[in-house]
Order: sequence, then structure tokens, then C-alpha cells
Amino acid sequence: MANSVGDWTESFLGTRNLPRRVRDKLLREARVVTYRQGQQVFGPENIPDSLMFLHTGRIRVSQSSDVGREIVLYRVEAGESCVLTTACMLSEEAYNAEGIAETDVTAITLPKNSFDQLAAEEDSFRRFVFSAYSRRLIDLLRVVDDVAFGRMDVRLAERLLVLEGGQDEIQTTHQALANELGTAREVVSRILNDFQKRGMIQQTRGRITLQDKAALEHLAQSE
Amino acid sequence: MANSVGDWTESFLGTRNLPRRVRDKLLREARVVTYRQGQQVFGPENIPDSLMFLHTGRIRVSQSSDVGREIVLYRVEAGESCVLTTACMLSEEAYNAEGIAETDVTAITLPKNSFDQLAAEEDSFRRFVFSAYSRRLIDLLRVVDDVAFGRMDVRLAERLLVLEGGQDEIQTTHQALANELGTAREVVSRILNDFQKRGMIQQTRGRITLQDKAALEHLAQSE
DNA sequence: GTCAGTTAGGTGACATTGTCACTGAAATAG
DNA sequence: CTATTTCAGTGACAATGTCACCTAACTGAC
Repeated sequence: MANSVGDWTESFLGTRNLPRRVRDKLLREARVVTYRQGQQVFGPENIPDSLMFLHTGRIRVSQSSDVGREIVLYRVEAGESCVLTTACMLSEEAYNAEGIAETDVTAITLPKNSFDQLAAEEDSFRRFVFSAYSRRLIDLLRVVDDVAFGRMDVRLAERLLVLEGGQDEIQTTHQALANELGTAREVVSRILNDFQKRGMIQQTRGRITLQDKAALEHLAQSE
Repeated sequence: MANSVGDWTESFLGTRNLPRRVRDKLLREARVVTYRQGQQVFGPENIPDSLMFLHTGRIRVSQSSDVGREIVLYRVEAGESCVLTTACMLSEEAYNAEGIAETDVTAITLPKNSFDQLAAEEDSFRRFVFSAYSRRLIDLLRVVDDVAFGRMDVRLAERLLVLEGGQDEIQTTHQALANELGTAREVVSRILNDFQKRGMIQQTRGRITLQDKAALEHLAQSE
């Protein structure tokens, strides 16, 4: 199984510049794990005890409310370390975020003592981990800013522009968009209908195409 | 000025167990800084370039919107390191949070190279910093959870119970409570008036007393 | 003690967002 | 083709947020 990712130490900023000896040691001590799309990687009852690097795929990290709503906090992409698993490992405090594999995922897990040793001995690794932490703090600050102060129509316009990403149409549902933004499906349906009435989008069930990107961009920047 | 805090390395979990030699080095290399109540410690245009530990006092860390609203993210208490200054120092990314001295504050600042060396060489220090990061991540997760899913009356009840903390009355304003929760002053006024009508509190300008703590506790736990 | 200015709070009208229940249409499975 | 599931729309209502404006309490100067 480990051969399937070869020398994964080449894939991460925090490990590719380590001495060969250290990399070989990591290759021996770390494990490769895989998750299928839709599978839970971590959660309040599934707290990992090692550091995780994402080799391929993408993990969506989100929080859920007691009444079935959800909000996406951020995503972990290939090449990044999974900061919440690190935080959990180091501080042993519970949190109610969960990570779900958004695609099929291959990850590297590193036991805590390997992590501690590496963080002690290798400057570039330590910087990599601190950097990862800092970026997540800033990601979460952005989520707070959005949720506390942002207008939902503006946030939805922004989200559509990101999802469109040069393609013809967006394949998503109103519920998925609602989860992304931490709101109710009906709110998304109303706003999207308003966008359609104003000629900014066309939509059928499960699909949205942007008809007037300029107008959406204008709305997205109106704060 | 430095004598005013004596051997501050005794005051922090991450430094009190270091070898004497290391502590002496820190005492030489670090600086003591003070801020008056109300003064900005850091912010988007006031980005520090060293690690900060809080020796005495309290710093409120919050975000502001474009239209004058504010939300408190967390507070840094004496004995803690200031994670946002660390994050900023390490990742060199901008963020729109600011730290305001809520009381008169004395803090210790450590240059980056001292920090790097300490993080490399001292296990207990590194754990202290990682721990601080993890706690802040979890704090921010709670803020997101509150803001995205929480009912304002519940959050306000919780806040009043925290602020009361065994005292006869709470000295605060509706605006300060609104800033705490990231909402509008009018919303706080309406909810507090409702609490008063229901006999849970009594209030005059700038002061609130809790009349029915049990009812407030019941409300605070109703989610 | 008086007055002007500042700060704090209240209120009405309205907009936006969220909840709940329910319905209908599109897609899927058998 | 039919039944079931999934997705979306809608109405009624509640909660929250905005804006403008007003009143009352407090503070500082004289």
C-alpha cells in the first residue's frame, strides 16, 4: 500500500527539503491511509492521534448545528497538513468540527513522537506546521467575518463565482450551497430565484449557469 | 522598566520549566512592553514582529465590519501567549482582527530568532506554543458555532451569566454587549427589555442586575 | 446650580434571514 | 410504467438587523 504513493516526502513543503536520512526515517515511521469520497476522516467521536498530511484529494472541514444545519469552515487540499488533527493531538480538547473526504483521499499519518522529534530537529518542518496553523486561524477569522457581518446574497454571489471557475455550469444543489454558507436551503432558493429573475443566472435542478458574471461580480464586491 | 516584572519566565507554563541558563538568556533577549487600558496592541496596520506573552492584564481580540459593527473573538489573559501575533509573525499574512488592552497590560516580547531557537531546542516551550494555537483554533470554532447557529437571546443570557460572576451587578452597556456578540445595539436593547419584562433582570443605564438567575440559566441551556 | 454637549437607550418602520409545514416536480430504482 | 426519493418552491411566521429619530441620563464647564 505504501508503494502507491512512493516517496511522499517529496510532496510536502515541510518535508521535501529535509536531509535524505530524515526523509527515509519518516518513510519508515509514517503510514499511508485512504478514504473514499463521503467518508468521515475525523470528527468529535473520531479523534485522531497523529499528524496528517494530505497526499491526494480534498477534505471538507465543517461544523454542524443541533438542528441539522451545517457550515463549511475550510478545505484541506493536497500538499497541506490537516491542522485540526494536529490541534486535537496536541491539546486533547474536544471540538465539534468534522472532516469529510470530498474526493477519494490518500493521506500520510505521522505518530506523535515522530512529529515531536521532527518539530524539534527540523526548522523547515516546524515552520511548515506553524504556517499551516496560522493559515487556518486566518481562514477561521474570514468565516467569522462572513457569518457575523456578511449579507447572504453577496456571499452567495461570491460562492457561485468561485464554483464556476471557468466551467460552463455549476453542478450543485441549493442544500449544498446552504451548507457551504451556514444558512437554510429556503434562503438559498429565494436568493437564487431572485438572481434568476434579474437575469444573472439560469438554473435547473442541480445545475446553475452564470448568465451575467459582471453583475454577480459587482454584487460580490459591493461590501 | 524590566525590573518591574522581575523574573517573568516564572510566570509562563512554556518557560518556567526551562533550564536556568535558557531562562537567563530569555531575560536578556526579551523586552517588556506596557499598554494603557484602551490602547491598541495590534491590528491590521500595527502588525507585530515578535512573539508576545501577556504578563499582567487582559487583551480583547475582536473583528470589525465595514459598517461599524464588531465581534469579540476571544480574550488573552495573563500567563498566555498571544497567538495572533505569533501567527502574523510566522506567516506574514494580513488579517483584520485587532487586539485592544482591556486593562492596563504588561507583556513580554520575544524576537523571532529567539523564538525559533527556543522552539527548536525546548520541548516544553514548543508544546506551550502549539497548545496556545490549538486553544485559539477551538475558541474560533466556538465563535463560528455561536454566530452561525446560536439564537441571540440564548447567547445574551449566557453572556450575562458569565459577566455576573458572583457580583451584585454587571456594569456594561447595551453597545458593549452588542460588540461582544456581534450584533446591533437595538437587538440587545429589545432582548434585555424582554428579559426585564419577564422578571429575569433589572436594569438602569449602564447597569444590569440578575433577578432570576435560574431562569436565565434555563434559557442559556435551551439549545 | 445651570447649561450645553455627550453618551446611552428606546422605538417605529422596514428589510433580511431563518423556521416550519407543506406541496409539486424531477430524477431514480425496480 | 409506477413508486419512491430527492430537490426545489412557497406561505406564514418569527428572529434579527438597519436606519432614522427621539428622549433621558450623565458629564464638564462656567
